[in-house]
Parts: sequence; C-alpha cells; structure tokens
Amino acid sequence: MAHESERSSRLGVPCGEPAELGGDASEEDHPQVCAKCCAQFTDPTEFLAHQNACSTDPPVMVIIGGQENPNNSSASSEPRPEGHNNPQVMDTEHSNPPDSGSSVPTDPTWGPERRGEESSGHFLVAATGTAAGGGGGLILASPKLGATPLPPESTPAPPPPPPPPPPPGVGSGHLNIPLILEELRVLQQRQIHQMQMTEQICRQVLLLGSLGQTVGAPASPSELPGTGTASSTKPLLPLFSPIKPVQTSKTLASSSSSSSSSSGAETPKQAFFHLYHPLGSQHPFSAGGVGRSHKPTPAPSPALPGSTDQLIASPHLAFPSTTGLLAAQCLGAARGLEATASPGLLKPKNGSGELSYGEVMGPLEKPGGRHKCRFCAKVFGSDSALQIHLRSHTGERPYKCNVCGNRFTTRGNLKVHFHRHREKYPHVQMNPHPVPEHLDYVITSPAARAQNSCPICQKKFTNAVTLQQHVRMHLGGQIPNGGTALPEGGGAAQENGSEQSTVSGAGSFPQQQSQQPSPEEELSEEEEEEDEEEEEDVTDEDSLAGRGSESGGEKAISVRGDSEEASGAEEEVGTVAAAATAGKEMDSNEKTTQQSSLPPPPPPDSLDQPQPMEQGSSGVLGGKEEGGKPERSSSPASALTPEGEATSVTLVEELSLQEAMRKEPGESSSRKACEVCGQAFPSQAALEEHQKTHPKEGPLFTCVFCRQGFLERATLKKHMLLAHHQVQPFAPHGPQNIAALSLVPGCSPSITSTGLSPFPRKDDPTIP
DNA sequence: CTGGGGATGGGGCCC
DNA sequence: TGGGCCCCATCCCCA
Repeated sequence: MAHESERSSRLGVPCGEPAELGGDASEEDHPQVCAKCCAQFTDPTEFLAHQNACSTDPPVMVIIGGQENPNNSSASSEPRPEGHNNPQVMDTEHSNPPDSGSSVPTDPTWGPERRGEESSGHFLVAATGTAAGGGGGLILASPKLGATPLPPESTPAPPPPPPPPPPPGVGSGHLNIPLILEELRVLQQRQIHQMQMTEQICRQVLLLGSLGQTVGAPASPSELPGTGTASSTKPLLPLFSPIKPVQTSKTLASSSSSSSSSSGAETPKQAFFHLYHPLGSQHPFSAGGVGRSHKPTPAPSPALPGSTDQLIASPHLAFPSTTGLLAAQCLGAARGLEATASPGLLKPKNGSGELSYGEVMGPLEKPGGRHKCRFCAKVFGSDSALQIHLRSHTGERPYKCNVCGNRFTTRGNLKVHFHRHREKYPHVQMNPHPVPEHLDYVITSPAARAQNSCPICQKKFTNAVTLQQHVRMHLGGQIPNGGTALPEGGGAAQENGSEQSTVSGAGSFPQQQSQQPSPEEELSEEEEEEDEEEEEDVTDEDSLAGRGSESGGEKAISVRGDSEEASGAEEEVGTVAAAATAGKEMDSNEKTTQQSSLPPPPPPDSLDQPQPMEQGSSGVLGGKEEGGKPERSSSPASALTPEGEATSVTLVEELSLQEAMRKEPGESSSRKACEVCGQAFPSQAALEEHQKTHPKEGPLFTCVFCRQGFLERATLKKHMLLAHHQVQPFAPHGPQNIAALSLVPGCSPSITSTGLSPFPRKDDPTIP
C-alpha cells in the first residue's frame, strides 16, 4: 500500500526496524536459509549450528508421551534439549499443526521482524537462546505474529519442519529434564495450535466480513489458508507478548513495507480497517502515519498527542492515557490494533478525556457539513446524534444503570430503563452520568493484590480471604460486616452490613438478593454525586462508607455484584457477579444467622441510604457494629482503594471478603475456594452449590478481538457484530477465562513485564 | 401479546 | 440568531 511506506517513514523507523529489533539490516536482508528445513537465520553462527543439527529429521512432529525418541523419525522433532532448541523447532511447530501446516511460512520478510521481537527477550524462545531462529520463537513465544502475515506470493512453500537437532548429550538414560521441557513444549504447541485454529477461524470470519466491504481488498480468500494463519495470529500475538503497542504498530508498518506483498502485514489490519471504515475513509495508519495523524481532524485531540501508544490506547479502549498502554498490553495488542484502526468502543465525549467519535473520524464524518456515519453512511443533523448513532455500531454503552449494571447507549434509554427500577428501589437515584466502560476492564473488577494489607496491623496478604480472616482476628472473631439480620427480605441486604439496613430496612431491596450488590454499588456512585448533601443526614458510617468507596473513583463503581443483569457486565463484572451471586446464595442461607447483630434499620426515607449499602457490601469494613468511622476508614477497602488499579483489586477482593465475612468466623479455616471466582466457602457443599452458579451463567464468551468477556453467547455475538463486524462468536471460554482477564495475574502489568504471556490462556485445555 | 431495549426525530435550552 | 446539546417521546425489534 502506498500508505505503508509513508507510514514507515513517518514513524521514523526503517521499514524493517532491524536495528531496533536487534537485527542486522544486512542480515535481515539476506537471511540465511537452511536448505533442509527452510529455517531462517540472521546469525551465521546460528545458521551453522542449525545446519549441523538439521540433518535428516523429517518434518514430522510427534508428541512424545513421556518417552524420548530422539532418533525416531516420527518423533524426531520433539525431543530436543531445551538449550538446543532452535528456530527449527519453532518452525517445526509451526508447520506441524495439521490445521496450520501452511500457517507459518518461513518467509524472509517474516523472520526478521520476529527475530527482532524475539530478541527483545519477551519470549521463551529468547530464553532458550534460539532467538536467532527465524521466527521459530514466535510460535512459542507468541504469536506476535502479528508481525507479518505473509502474502501467498511471497511465501515460500511451507517450511518443512525443521529436523529436531538431536540434543547432544541427551541420551535415553539422560535426565528427564529435556523430556519435561519437551512436554512443556508440546503443551505450548498445543496451546499455540489451538490459538492458531481459533485465530484462523477468526481470520476467516474477518475475511468474510471484509469481503462484503472490500476497499482495496488486500485480503483474498486465497490467503486464508496460508497467510491466514500467520496473519491471524497476528492480532493475538500481542496478547502473548509484552511488546508495547508501539512496537506492534511499528511491526505492522515495518512488516508491511518489508514484505514483498503489500497485503501481507496489512491484511489483517486492513480487514479490520475495512470493517471499521466501510466507507473507505482513510486508514488511521496509512492516512497520516501512525504516530502522526490517525486523526484526520484538524483539531488535534489532546487525547491523541500523536504517539502510537496513545493512539492505540486511547482511541478505543477509552483507557485513560495513563493506563492506556497497560490496558492495551493486558487486553491484547490485538485490541489495540483494532483500536488504532477503528473507532470501536470510542467513548463518549463526556469529558473523561475520551475521544469522541468525531475526533477520531475527523472531517470525513461531516461530508458537506453533515454528520455522516462511516459505517452506514447515514447522515445526522448533529454530531451528538451521530455520536449516539455510532454507538450502535461500536457497541458502546456509556450509560450504566446503577442498579442492575446494564448499559445503554443513551441517557434517555437509561432513564426509561431506570424507571423500571424505581418501583423496587424508589430511593435509588439514577446515575445520569456516563460510566466509562474501560472501568469494567480494570485489571488487577498481582502486585497490587499482594499489597493487600491489614488495615490494623499493616500486615500484607496476597489472599483476600486470608486477609479477611486476619482482620477478623483483630476484631475478635467477629464478622466485621456482620449485622443484624432483618427479618424480612431486607435481610438480604444485611449481608453487606448495617448500612444496607438503612435501605433495606424499608424493604427497598426485597428478596432480590442477587441484585443487592449491584444496587449498592450503583447507588453509591450515584448517590455520591447527587446526594452529597444528603450524606449529612446519613450516619457517619454510611457517609464514610460511601465516600470511601467512591474515593477510589469510578473504578470502585465498576465492580458490580449483580449477577442477574450482568448483561452489561464485562469480564470483571462477570467475575464479580459470579462471586456476588454465590455470596448471595450463601447469604440467603446464612443471613438469618448472621444478621442478628445488624443495627436497626434507619429510616427508609433517606436517599443516601442506598449509598451506604453499597459501601457496606463492598466495604466490608469491619465493623460497622463497632461504630463506624474508625473501622471504615481503616477498612481494607479504604486502604487499598485510594488509587488506581489497587482499587479494582480491592473491589474484587472485597467481594470475596464480603463472602468471607458473612461466614461464621470458625468456618474460615476450612474454607473451600472456588476456582473460578476465588470465593471461599465454608464447606465443600457450599462450594459446590456456589459453583453451580457459574455454569448457570453459561460459559463466558470472550471476544477474540478485544478479549472482552460476555456471559452469553448472544451478547458476544452482538458485540462481535457491532464492534468487530463479525458474525460468528468464537468458542466460549470457561469462566476461569474471565478470571484470567480480570482477576488473574495474567493480565497484570507485572506479568506483562516479565515477558511472559499476559494471557495464560487458561481456556487452553492443555494447560492444567 | 407484552415488556424491555435500541434507535431516532423533534423540541427546548444554552452558548 | 444559529448551532449544538440534551431530553423526551416514539417507533421498531426482539424475546
């Protein structure tokens, strides 16, 4: 594409980015290719070493089931000492998968880029010292393939799987370490293959989608089989790589330029681009250069200073600039790519620093002074109207019901919806303000986690439950939240604490235990803003509680316990919801016993009450019973929530804490933890009961593109359609995936920094 | 058939 | 005074 070269130049980076990536320009230009396995090497020494090793082994990969068959042709490729694993191995792996035999061609254009990436040390490959291998590491490491989908024409025949270099010194009687390593490798391969398959499917769908709206149509059906795989992995690669979005973008640019075929690297992205720019508007990248003006608009947006990082992060993820990079990394560069290339998920112009759609789209939005939708060409009289309309395409739902968590595209719709809650929650006020969806993506609704400290003794705990228990110890075994149970339905609320009683006392929250959490949270959000004056009327504890949680900002709000209506729920929400649900169930059984200590319900008329409830639920706080403020301020929640990610962590943990708190003090010792949501339960039976809640909610469906999780297939489908223009949702992932996305350290920045895959891919069956 | 939600046009208000 | 935004009412679709 003409733009590509331009793009590259604008980036100020050579097309191949050799130097930066650690590769030598000359080497990359003339990679040494093994005649036997087609493996590429930029390093002569590597190449020589490879040649020695690359002997006769046919490109057949056999998964060793525990026995080492180094010389067996059928298994030859497998048994290799870790240290000697070469690119070939990687190549082999690539080509092995039946489904992806052609998926990862050893293309000259392909190798260098990856090499550079690999050399960056992000991947396992690098660790093994095989970084030099052309692309070999990629696989293992990651699909950072995003690098360059090879155009068919530029793609040499699928490289014969590199013969497994018989590891010197590795004999039948050798230690099993190599075997173990091999097995691990096999597992990785499986995982990778699975990914590839998924991505391949994804790719196909993508192409299907793009075919309908071809603009310069780089992607041809013919590419699917071969390049498809390679390119398909591209989007996901970032997921496994800590590589910065910038790198990703650079890679794309460079890859495209380096590739003999213009379509290569661009293909996937363009596909996205097409989808997002059906009208053929400029490609964010190609238009003005990645770093410069993805935003055609004359008026520069503060949110988009021009750095690719920002570009990726801000536009669509709606992550604040400060968290954009992190978010992009955690959520996957794939998403980031989309973000850069698409307006998807753009945030409302509600002053949250998010780009408005118009900003991203630029003047093109207003052909002839009118506001034209790029997706459907529909014209609107005003930008605001267009903004709203665009939400239908992007799936953005900025307005969130603070009772059930459902999101809506317009305030009016929210209002209408909220009116339905009025009947049940007359005292709850609607939060008229948009709630950034990115809050739902807050990743922890490890470093921060590890910092969970006892508000009393400052002792740190990595496990929320443990912390809970510890706190209890300080409290003399009392359940901090423990309150007096309200005889009636109100009791449900009690679980959260006395604060709730204020609301529930009037029966505001009837038997709907499942919804309690959400209302609480939501209430607090809303209440803060609108009922601040009323806070005074509320007990100190309540106000404190409300404030405390809110102090954390909307993030606190983002965590929702509502399981029923988790429709709006994102990964984090989903997880939390599950936890909340479980808790609720538990509560229903335990409330009666635990709520005896709850303070008398406050007057139902106070609007602020709801707020407290939320706090109570999330805030754990020890001891409301004890009186309040002191406990509250010192509550774990408050301690952790003050800022940033810690808040989300806290919130999530709070839920579990709540759960824990609800339990009898003595139960803690024998608690069973739910593998899915981490909730602790006093007995196996309880745990089992709880676990039923997860399946009930159905598998969590994760968007392959943006990693967003959905509780229902339909929701995912819709999302795919709206946000990604995909018609087919992909394989559902187990609930644990959500955990992986939202709770599991895998997404955490720290992990990312380690160079390991940010996404453990728990969904991968091969992973224990 | 009904309820809920998405999407949109019109009117009013503000700048 | 005009443009833009917000709110509301309404229509349409779906479950």
